[in-house]
Amino acid sequence: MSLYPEYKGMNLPAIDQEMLQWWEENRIFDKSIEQRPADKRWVFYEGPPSANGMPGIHHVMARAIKDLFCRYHTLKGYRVERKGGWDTHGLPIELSVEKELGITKDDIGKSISIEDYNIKCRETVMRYKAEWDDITRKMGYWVDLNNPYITYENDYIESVWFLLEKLYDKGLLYKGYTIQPYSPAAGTGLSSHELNMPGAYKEVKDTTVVALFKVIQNDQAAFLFDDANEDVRIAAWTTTPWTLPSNTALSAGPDISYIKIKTSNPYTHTPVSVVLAEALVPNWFGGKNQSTVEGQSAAFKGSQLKGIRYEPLLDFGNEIEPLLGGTDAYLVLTGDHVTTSDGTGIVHTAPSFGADDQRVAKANGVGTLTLVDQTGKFKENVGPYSGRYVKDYKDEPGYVAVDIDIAVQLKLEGKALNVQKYEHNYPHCWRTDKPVLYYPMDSWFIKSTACKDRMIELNKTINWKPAHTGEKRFGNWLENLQDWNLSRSRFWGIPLNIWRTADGSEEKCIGSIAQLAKEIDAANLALNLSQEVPGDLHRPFIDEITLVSSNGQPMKRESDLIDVWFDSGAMPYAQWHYPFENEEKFWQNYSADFIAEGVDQTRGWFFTLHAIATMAFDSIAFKNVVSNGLVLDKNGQKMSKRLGNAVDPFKTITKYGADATRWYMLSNAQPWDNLKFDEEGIVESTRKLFSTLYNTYSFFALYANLDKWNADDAGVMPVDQRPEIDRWILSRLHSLIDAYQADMDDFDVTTACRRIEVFVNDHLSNWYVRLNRRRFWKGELSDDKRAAYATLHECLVVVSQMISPVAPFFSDWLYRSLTAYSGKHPESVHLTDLPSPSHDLLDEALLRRMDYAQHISSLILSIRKKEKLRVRLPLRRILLPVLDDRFQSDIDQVKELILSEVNVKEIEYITDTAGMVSKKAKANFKTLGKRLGKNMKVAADIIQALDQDAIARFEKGGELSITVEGQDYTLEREDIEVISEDIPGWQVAFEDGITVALDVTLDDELIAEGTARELVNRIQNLRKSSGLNVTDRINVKVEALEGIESAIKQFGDYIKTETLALSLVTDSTIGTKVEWMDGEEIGISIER
RNA sequence: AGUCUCGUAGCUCAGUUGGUUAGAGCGCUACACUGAUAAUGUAGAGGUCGGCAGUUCAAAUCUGCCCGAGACUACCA
Repeated sequence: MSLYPEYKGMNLPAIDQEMLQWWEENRIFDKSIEQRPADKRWVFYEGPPSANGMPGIHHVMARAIKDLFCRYHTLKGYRVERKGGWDTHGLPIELSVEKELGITKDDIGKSISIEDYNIKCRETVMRYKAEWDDITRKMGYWVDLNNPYITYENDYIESVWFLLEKLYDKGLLYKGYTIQPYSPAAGTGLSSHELNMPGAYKEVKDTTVVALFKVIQNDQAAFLFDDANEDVRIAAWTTTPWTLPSNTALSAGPDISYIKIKTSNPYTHTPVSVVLAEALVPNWFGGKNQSTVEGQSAAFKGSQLKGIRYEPLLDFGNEIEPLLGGTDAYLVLTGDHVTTSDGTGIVHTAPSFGADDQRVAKANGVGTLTLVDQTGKFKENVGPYSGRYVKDYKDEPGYVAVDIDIAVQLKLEGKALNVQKYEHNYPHCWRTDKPVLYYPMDSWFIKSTACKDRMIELNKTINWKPAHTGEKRFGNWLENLQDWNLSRSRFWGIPLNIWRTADGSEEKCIGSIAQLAKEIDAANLALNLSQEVPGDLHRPFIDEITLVSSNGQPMKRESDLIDVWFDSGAMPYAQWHYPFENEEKFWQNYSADFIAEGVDQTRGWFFTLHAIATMAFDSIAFKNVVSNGLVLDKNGQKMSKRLGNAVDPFKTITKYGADATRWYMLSNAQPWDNLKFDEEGIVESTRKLFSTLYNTYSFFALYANLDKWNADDAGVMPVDQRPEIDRWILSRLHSLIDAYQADMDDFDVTTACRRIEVFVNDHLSNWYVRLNRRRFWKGELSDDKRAAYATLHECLVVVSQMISPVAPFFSDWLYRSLTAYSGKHPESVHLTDLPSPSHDLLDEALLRRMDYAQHISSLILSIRKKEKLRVRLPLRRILLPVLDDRFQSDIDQVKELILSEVNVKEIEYITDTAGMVSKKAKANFKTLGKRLGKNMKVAADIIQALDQDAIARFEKGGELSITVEGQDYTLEREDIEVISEDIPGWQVAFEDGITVALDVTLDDELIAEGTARELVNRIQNLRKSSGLNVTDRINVKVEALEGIESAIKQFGDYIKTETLALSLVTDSTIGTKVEWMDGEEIGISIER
């Protein structure tokens, strides 16, 4: 039986299958947690996905990141539990249900009961759970899906209520109203999500008006008036004339320069003075059909306009509605939102219909007018406009635009400077296609602004990858924090746990089911009811609960649901049903050491976690966070079902295997950069890493099995006695472990992956294995051979450990192939401990020596190439100018490797290079630049021009004086780089300060040896193609072409040893014709 | 519109505190090597480092403006 299984070919998808089954049968995931100490935890939070959509390739990316850092920390000995979770509430689910049932929000509670509707939502939300479970398994994402948290469960909701009550008790919950996008046609508010749906913004042509607001003459406004009878008006532009009746203020930019223009009204032709921004005068005067400037005042700042009062533009005698108690109106305010990019530099302000408007109004004690109702038509007290729709919301036949009628009225009354059509982008309701109206809506808010400073402070203690997402994107977001609008007037979500009396005089926030039960009992008693705590805390059941106030009034629940983002931000607590259960478990798992999601979650989950942790616990919810970019298609386009460029993760994994897919995604680009997903890249990863490792393993297994070499055998010589090259690759390996851990500890997986690729390809495969092949297949199991086996075995095992976080399947397959025979190793790579780098093995000098060897070999090969001297043809000597003593002793230790690699007999050192080697001097800009400054350029030229003698003197003395622009400088050794450029009469190559020369003269012996090597190659090829075994002995006959006899005479024994030939004779009559040199053919026959 | 990220070879990406021949892999071409063979080596072709200006003796690197791609926020008279 073989110690190391041998395989016919690499099949990554098959390895996935095999390992998956084996993991499951042997509970490897469970063991990877149980076997780690319970008091050494590394805490991970799963950001819950929603199972109401199919998983995409970007989910594979995001989850690979989560998975790999968890696996890595397991390797480092931590206990990493991964509780899964499902996000189950939210608008997307409701919308998909509405669509499926063919209903709108209006129908809910009418044609379908809320109860039935929510049942449907509950079903829908887990629609693709099977697919999600499948991709989780197939991509190798280890997460506990047997005990997930589910946001719709009563326990979860109860914990959320607890948190909300906690905030309520701190005075952080309040009811207010804000301006929100609202669709009168659909009768519902719109979320920003809905506004961002494709096609929501449309180009529309609206009637715009520059309205003229008549200034009231008083002390403050005196500077605007030249005489008591002057008609001074402030010009303000609007694209929504229907909001003009609701105007209560004007806004100017405090630093904008304004001016008063004397002109006459273009419609009534009466003289008027118009105030507007100086920069915008040309937009409104002097053009075709425009008034002309008849005179103008000096310019003045917007701040001077502040407080100036004007007459209502369209007065229908309505009372000003208070905003935060403020009822002032009809005056000029200043605000930073005012620009001169269009309009007049003065903004018509209707606080009920614009978010900016409302903000400045509130800040200045100004009230509002809400003259439009929720159906989108004017209320009954708006004169001739009463009852008319402000936009054509009902597809009325013969609908007449109110905007036009208002414009006409203003024109007639001399209150308009300009009326025209204007094309601009305006949001529309995605469902009704009608323009959105910004409308004041009642909402519950979390006063997050109150905790803003603390959030900023705590954010500085969080390690963000990449840093700029935390400092800039998230940091700026916190700086500009607004209160968190918690309300959603929907049906499927966590109900707001606040009950109020009808007059709002008393309210209660319920923080637990027990408290609810107590309150219900009290209410039952006081109001003679027989209510019970509902079995399901969702609507509609919770809506039916009436509580009672201290003075016996009934209290109804505020009808809103809470923002689903609060659900997910509550997961650190709610996943354990804290504080009602699992108190200890919770504290063991708070805060998270690590979370990871897409960068789009910055304002989403990352924020809600942080906000709740700050506000409720004055702490952070996570210590390290990796935010990854998007996965785009290979052309950099966003993937979408519509464009048909979405990559199917199932197909991809089935075709290439999970590991190659994961490896590609993480090694190709930093996770936080967008990834242009190209299948070709997976193929490349397969070739570069997995095939190379597979080949290296196969090579090892082939010979180790023949020799029955067992890695558990303790008789292998200690590392410090092994050959130079063994110590070298182990030194490389251990410096790799060191660097790898530093990268991974810093959450930089891409750099770690690339390091491993370099090691596996360049160092292990292309250098170590290639140079050592003979040691593996030559002769019996010697000590040297055992050293080679042990060295390669260690490299492969440790590599399997290091790649295991990213490539969990292949790594375990490789690890088990290498270790499973003995039973003395952990059964899976995922149960091993990552070795610490052994500092005894780190040897800088050794690495440097081998770098020289590789470098010099490459230079020799390039000379051979240039001279058309094939490598099988041996050459006499290499000439090496010695830079210093260390260089010579370095080369001496790797001499044999170089000589055998390039097939040359000897290296000669030239120590006294003067006269032999021509040199060149180059300035060291780095050291000289600082000292010489402006003279640097001239000095560089002087140094460049130094002749051989000058360079020799400098090398001897170590100093050089030069004069530039009358300034003397003494240059030290470090200031000048001396390069050996040429050895006259020799074939030379140089690079990076190393120069080598090659003696290319040939003699009979060299030619004969070269011929012998060619012969060995042909015989071996023939052996192989004849299907002979590596160990078969043969008899060889060759055709006696020119040079063959001589080669056999001088090197016959060598040829026989190499080819395992018992006999070797010339015979020109028989044999297979094979290609020989220079287009000739040669007959060779071999027999067993 | 604002904030942030990105822009280097045909493609995917490196590029240290600014320092003088801007690199690697893939792909392409040619020639080699190979009892690891769907691998490997050497060489060649391929760059206005998105553009413009500035700071500096010196800019892919620092600053400003602009262009392009993307994300988020906002949508405003």
